[in-house]
Amino acid sequence: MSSSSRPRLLLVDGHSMAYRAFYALPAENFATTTGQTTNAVFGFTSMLINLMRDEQPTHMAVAFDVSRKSFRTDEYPEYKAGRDKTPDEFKSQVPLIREVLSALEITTLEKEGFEADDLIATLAQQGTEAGYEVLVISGDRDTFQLVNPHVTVLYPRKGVSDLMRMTPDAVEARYGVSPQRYPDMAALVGETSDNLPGVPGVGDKTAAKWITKYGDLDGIIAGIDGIGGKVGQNLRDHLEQVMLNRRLNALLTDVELPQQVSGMEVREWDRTAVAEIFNALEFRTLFERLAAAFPGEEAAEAELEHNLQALNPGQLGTWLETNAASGAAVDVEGQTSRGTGDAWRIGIAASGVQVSLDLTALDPADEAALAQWLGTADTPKAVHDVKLALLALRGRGLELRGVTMDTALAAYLRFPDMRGYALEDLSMRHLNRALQADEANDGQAMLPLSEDADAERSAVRAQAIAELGEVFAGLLDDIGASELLTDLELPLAQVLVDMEMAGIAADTAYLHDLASQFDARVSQAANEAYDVIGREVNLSSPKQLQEVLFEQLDLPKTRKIKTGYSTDAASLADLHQKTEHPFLTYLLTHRDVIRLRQTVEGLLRSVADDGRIHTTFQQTIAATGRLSSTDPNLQNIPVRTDEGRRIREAFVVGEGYETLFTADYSQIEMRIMAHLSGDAGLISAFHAGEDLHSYVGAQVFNVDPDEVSGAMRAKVKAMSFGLVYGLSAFGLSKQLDISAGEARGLMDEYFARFGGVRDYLAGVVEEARRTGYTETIMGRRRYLPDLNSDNRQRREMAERMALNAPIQGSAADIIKKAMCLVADALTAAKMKSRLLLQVHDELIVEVAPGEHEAVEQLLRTHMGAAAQLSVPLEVHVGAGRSWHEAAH
DNA sequence: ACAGTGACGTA
DNA sequence: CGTACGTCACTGTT
Repeated sequence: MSSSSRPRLLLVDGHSMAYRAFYALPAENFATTTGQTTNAVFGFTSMLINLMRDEQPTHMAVAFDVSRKSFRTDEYPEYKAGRDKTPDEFKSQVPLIREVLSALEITTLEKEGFEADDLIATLAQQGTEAGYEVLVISGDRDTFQLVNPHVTVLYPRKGVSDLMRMTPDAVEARYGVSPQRYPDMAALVGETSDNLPGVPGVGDKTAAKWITKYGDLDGIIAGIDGIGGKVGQNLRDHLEQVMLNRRLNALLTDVELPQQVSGMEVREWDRTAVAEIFNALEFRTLFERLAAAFPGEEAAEAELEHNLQALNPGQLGTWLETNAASGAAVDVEGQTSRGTGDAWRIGIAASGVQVSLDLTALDPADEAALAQWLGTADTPKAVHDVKLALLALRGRGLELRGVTMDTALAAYLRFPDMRGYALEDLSMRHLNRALQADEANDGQAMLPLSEDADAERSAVRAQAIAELGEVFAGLLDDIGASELLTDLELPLAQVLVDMEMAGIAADTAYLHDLASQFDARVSQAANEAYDVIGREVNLSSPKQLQEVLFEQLDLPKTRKIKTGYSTDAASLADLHQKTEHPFLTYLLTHRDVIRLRQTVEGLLRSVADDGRIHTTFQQTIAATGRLSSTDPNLQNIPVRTDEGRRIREAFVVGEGYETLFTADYSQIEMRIMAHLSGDAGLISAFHAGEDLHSYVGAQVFNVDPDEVSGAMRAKVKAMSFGLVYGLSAFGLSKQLDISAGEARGLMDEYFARFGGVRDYLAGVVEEARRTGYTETIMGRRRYLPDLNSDNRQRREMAERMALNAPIQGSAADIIKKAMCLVADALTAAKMKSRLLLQVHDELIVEVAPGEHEAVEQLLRTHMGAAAQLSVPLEVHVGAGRSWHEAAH
């Protein structure tokens, strides 16, 4: 057969196949964690991959219907009428299918007034004329008329994977007529799904018999009077319908299309784009299947290409000069913990070659060369997780300067909602390369790890960082986030390292004292609770508590949760108010005090040998751009109750320092709201410099500011806070314990006075729905695909995220910028005072003797200058020997 | 030993 | 049925 050498054109009827997939796969098994149904996308994509693998097309295109309206409905309005309404769950998947096709660089076609099959028929004809082997995939039998020696239709028998191969012989065998005559037969028999009635009593057999006898439909009509019997009469009665059917089922082969078949060649697909959408759709297996379906593409398991060079002692300086003078990627192998670290191996990739060095056994000359090279700020370097690299290398006495790319931070900026940013995962996803050879195929992996294997591994990692650095530089550039990396996150990493290393001094004696006080009160509360119920239970076990409360004591049921009824503080307080049961009093006290004890004990466990607590700041966790703090979390130290605040007295100024400062932004989120919304009322509130909630209360309740009662202030305060979180009338009513109607009224009144805020909030969601993301004042994006979810709960969740992300994220941008400015200013002024902690809108600074005034001035200046908003950024600074005192 | 859940601390 | 986190204890499973 010569056909194997002909180019192969694959034409897919997009809607019909997607619709088949939708009904073939159970929707409940195909939904993202965010609620988007993906069964049709998965089925369609899977089918596409199978087709590409099995048919090896050289060219392909997918045709879509624009709407149900076409020249056919113009001629016959009942055409395809009576079909069920397309389910929304299907509709929402069509754009996703188009995104997949776009990432795969597959041509898509559509034209107003024509059905997908007309476009396919046109291209099939053009393809045949140009010498292509044509494959049509459609669930519409009308396409059988296209079948000829060079056009085959794949028709789904069941689902989307079981395809019947309709060649001329297959059509003939199945229907008893040639493909050319198939539409004549269909016209006689009718097509229920198109709402085209046929001749009563005429099925495939009769139609085929007539066509064989008379040649074609025209022949039948010419000889119509010779057809006897009941069916003959039926034919004469329904001739007009038959002729209409024939006009409607004829596919057009002369639709004018902007695309040429020759331009539909199967292209190298965009791995990043495909990975991105598959990731968003949570398709785990399709990527590998896709990679395997394309000949010439290495499988995903392929290891990264690398060329590890062995150096003799003393050769490093020359190697660096030769290969890495203008930059390199660096993989630091080491570990960090609580403000300390160590590094034991380093891999350097430059100019396509790599070296790997054991830092524990370095030749002195090489060590000097390495230190020199690493410390040169003018030599650009890419790393993965710069904060870890800085801290680990510092443990070896090495300074790292000139970092211009961090593939973890870059990935975070581009995909802020990801769970983690491990180099292995990024390499698979964006380079389609594994960092380690598949161990199952590698007997070497069974041997003890050798020096060679260590070196190999770090070389591969360094090469991956080099290549990913290039990829992410482009990805960040695409979204205008390069500056965010270069000017904000990268400099911040160094600031965070310094803060983690510094830690904050802890008064351990005081903490021990607190722990024993809380401990005594825990026991007391527990015993009192046991006395009431006459037995000992585990008061920390929600399960046991439910048994006591709702079975033993038979108290009224609370809010329903997965595992029964809630025993949270709000529910218990509610119960307590209703029943005044003494058990609840002791239980609530126990809850409070056990929590305080736990917090104190946790802090005690984390005091380092230097008497200080060194938290770790996570820079790639919070999707809004905030930092987070772990091990221990110093961003959730109690402050709201007197009891809790006592814990803050344990955070004290360290030796050699004079005092602690806290410097916090006042009302930063509402100021950002004022700035972003441009609401004149809110802006003037901040320029007026009076108490925000009183000002807003005066506006909303139409009274003088000094007439705003405590209750009024509380209401608008809750409303203002709620706005930042995307609140609902229901949420507000619950928060304030008022009726939904009253809450609604409050919101209406609020928005009547601050219409700019209302318009801004509505606009944010609308724009995010359209663009797919929100943006902060510094251009930090958050993608919210769920804004278009069919699932109401998921969609509304995404809407609230869209409302909150620009505000919380902009606040994060601002304080991060402030931290960089403050740290720089302290260094520039050669001051000893240092940043210790960040708690979202607050910085804690340890102030060296004699620097009090200068540091306060510096904090106010630089925190205030971190962003230029249409309202001033007000900073409150407090001083004291403890964090507690400084907050006063 | 691990994952999921409930509860609760912060901005 | 208001956002963003981290930690702890309990519970049921590996």
